[in-house]
Amino acid sequence: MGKHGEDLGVVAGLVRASFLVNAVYAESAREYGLTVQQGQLLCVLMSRPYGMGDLGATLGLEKSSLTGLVDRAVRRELVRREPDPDDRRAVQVVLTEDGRDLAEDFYAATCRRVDELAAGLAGPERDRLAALLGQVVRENEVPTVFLDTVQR
Amino acid sequence: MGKHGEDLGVVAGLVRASFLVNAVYAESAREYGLTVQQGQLLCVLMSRPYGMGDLGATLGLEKSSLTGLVDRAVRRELVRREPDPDDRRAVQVVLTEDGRDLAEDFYAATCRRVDELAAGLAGPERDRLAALLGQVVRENEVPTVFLDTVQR
DNA sequence: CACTGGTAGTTCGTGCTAAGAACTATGTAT
DNA sequence: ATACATAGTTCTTAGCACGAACTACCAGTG
Repeated sequence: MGKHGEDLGVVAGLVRASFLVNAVYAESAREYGLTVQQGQLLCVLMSRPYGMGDLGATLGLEKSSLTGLVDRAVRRELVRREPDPDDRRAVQVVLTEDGRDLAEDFYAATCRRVDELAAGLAGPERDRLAALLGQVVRENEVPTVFLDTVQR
Repeated sequence: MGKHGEDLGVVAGLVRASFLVNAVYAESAREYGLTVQQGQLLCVLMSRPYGMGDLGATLGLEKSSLTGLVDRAVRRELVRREPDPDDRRAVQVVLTEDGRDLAEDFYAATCRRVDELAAGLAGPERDRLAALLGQVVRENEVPTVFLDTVQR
């Protein structure tokens, strides 16, 4: 690890940038009457339905934590629990219409805000940063908590 | 903002990298029997004592949220509330000996883990990433939630 | 078929986090 | 002395996160 002697900058940079992104995420969520966790849930579900197990793995949550999160999202009619046709124990968590709309608005707003964080970078620098972060992310297998593009 | 057309990568990169850092931070905290917020509190206090107001501003918390956080840290003897000599309403939150030790261990462990996230980058790439993140951070005035180096 | 062990989710209890509103006590300006 | 602002706390409400115990279902084995 520290063999290079100059790694301090990367670490602090990553931590602080992450703090920045968290703040932006929270602000976005608040704007749409969501908690950060609910926002994250919606973003994950934008790509496809998930079973509770996969959802927990993706979000990094224990299953017992997830039940409540999904419960509250169901109560707000953002999400539905559908029976899994192949396994009567299992459940598919799916966005409702309202949930999808809200997810897309939230997603867009968050993208805009995060984008603004990098507003000071010139085009090529942005690309360079994207490439470097991409590499870090790739090498550490992050679950798809946030789509790359709104692909539909 | 999106004028460049290729900004998608930066946004997703930042969000996912931040997810990664959060996970690492949480793991570190857990290792030391802390919550993420308590860890953050300790890290902030490593540099100097803070009044409740400044602390709230730095951590992005409402003062009412902070009271409880500090209370719990006090109960664990990680932190003390000292009277502010110049203002009898105010309080200085200071690390105890135990708190400083724990903060330093936690800080070191977190640095190590975050560093490992960037393990796949060659020296010059790390430097480049650090520089770019540094610029982003600088242009968005992040409070000092995480020291750059253990300066003592 | 009955049995065994594993898997999917929920429930429950505990502690932590976060916010707003109302409040106390102190400081500051006029 | 009055009036207003500031620093923190308290209280209430809602949500988050976990582990342990539990239910229901699945899969394989004898």
